[in-house]
Amino acid sequence: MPRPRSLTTAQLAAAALAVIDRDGLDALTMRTVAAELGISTMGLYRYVDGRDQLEALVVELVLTDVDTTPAAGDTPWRGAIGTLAERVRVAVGAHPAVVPLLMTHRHRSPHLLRWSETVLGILTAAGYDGPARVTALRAITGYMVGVLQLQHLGPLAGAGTKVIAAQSDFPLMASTARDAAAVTPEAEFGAGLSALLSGLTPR
Amino acid sequence: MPRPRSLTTAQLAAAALAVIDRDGLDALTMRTVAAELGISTMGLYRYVDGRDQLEALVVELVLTDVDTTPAAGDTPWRGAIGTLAERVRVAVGAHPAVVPLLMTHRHRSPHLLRWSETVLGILTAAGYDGPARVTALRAITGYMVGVLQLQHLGPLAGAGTKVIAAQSDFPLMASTARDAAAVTPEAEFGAGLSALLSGLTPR
DNA sequence: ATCGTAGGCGTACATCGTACGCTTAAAATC
DNA sequence: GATTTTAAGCGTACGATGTACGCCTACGAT
Repeated sequence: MPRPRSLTTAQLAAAALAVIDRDGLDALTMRTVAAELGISTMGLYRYVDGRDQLEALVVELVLTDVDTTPAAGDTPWRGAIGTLAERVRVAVGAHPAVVPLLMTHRHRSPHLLRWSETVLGILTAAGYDGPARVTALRAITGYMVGVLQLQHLGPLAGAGTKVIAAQSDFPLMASTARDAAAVTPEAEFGAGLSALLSGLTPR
Repeated sequence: MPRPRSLTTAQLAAAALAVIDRDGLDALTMRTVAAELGISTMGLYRYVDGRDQLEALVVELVLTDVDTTPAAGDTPWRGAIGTLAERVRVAVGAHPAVVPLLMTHRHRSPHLLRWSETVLGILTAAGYDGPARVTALRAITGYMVGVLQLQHLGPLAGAGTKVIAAQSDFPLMASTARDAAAVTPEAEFGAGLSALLSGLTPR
């Protein structure tokens, strides 16, 4: 009966993500996104309740790129989880500026719930149960979001590392920082994750 | 020659932290902090360059409570690092609302640099060196900031967990969420950390 | 052709950070 | 003790932002 909507939520999310990718997270305002869509600022509110919901849409869009299909059943469980985690890293790495939003909206993302369910399936098959399963999943997601944020806010190859490398009051930090420039984000992410996973043991 | 300052930076940081502890991070504005100090809004700018610097002061104040003294030399290295990490958790847990600031200002905190130097000392004594030492330190700090944020934004005993426990489309998530309420933040933090540490091996 | 409903927009306001320029306290000098 | 000098402290004002509210209007159903 009424007038039909002229935009889909997918278009909203895409426009917001485009703004973020182009001009950074600070540029994400109701006004810029509305302009990106060619509608007025308040027109946006016919589609979302407010900025928070818009951010949630962006997060969900980014995570949509993550394949949550588990590896073949005979894959060692640590490897299977490692693959799932690496997929998240790649998807998020394609839109680095959204990292801060990930933390705030992570728990509202259906796709990430699906991802977690898959990880839990692997953990359960590996013999995990009860509180140990809780802490295992939490440790994995905690590690992931932590390292992703570290990489976004202070990449090992970035300026901050150079500053530390030049300090003489913290010799170990300085020497470590000099080694750091050569470590890629992928290697960094993977090294810590496999350490964590190999330290996790069912029961 | 000029008029002397009537406030110390310590007082500034304490006032800002008081606002955060009392009314949450959203309440941290230049105006509220100035009011807390009994000065005018713009008076604050005689002490800090802007909001960013004020936030950095708060972070530094919170981290000041962390003892960076390493345990006795004959302590196993994993235990020594575990103790250092736990001290951070306790200090941060005393002011949960500052957690988001930790991420953004972590790299500017001298006290945290000191803390990292101590951890690197332990890692080095354990036989770590080169890129492996880089990734080990990064994994530890990444895990810590990640889990601390998870605990702050979505505590296992919180409402979000209850919502997940009630969902039937993700049975493993639901069942895991039911187990989660019984896990304390300390146990959660410690379980993941000791898994990570025991998975880390020098060379 | 008409009508009801939701789409879309413009205005307006509260809140925030902060630039700018004034007044004034008080240490240093005489 | 009077004067000078320098930064302390403040008030006003402005741009940016999220969003409440009420208007007009497009368009499917009748």
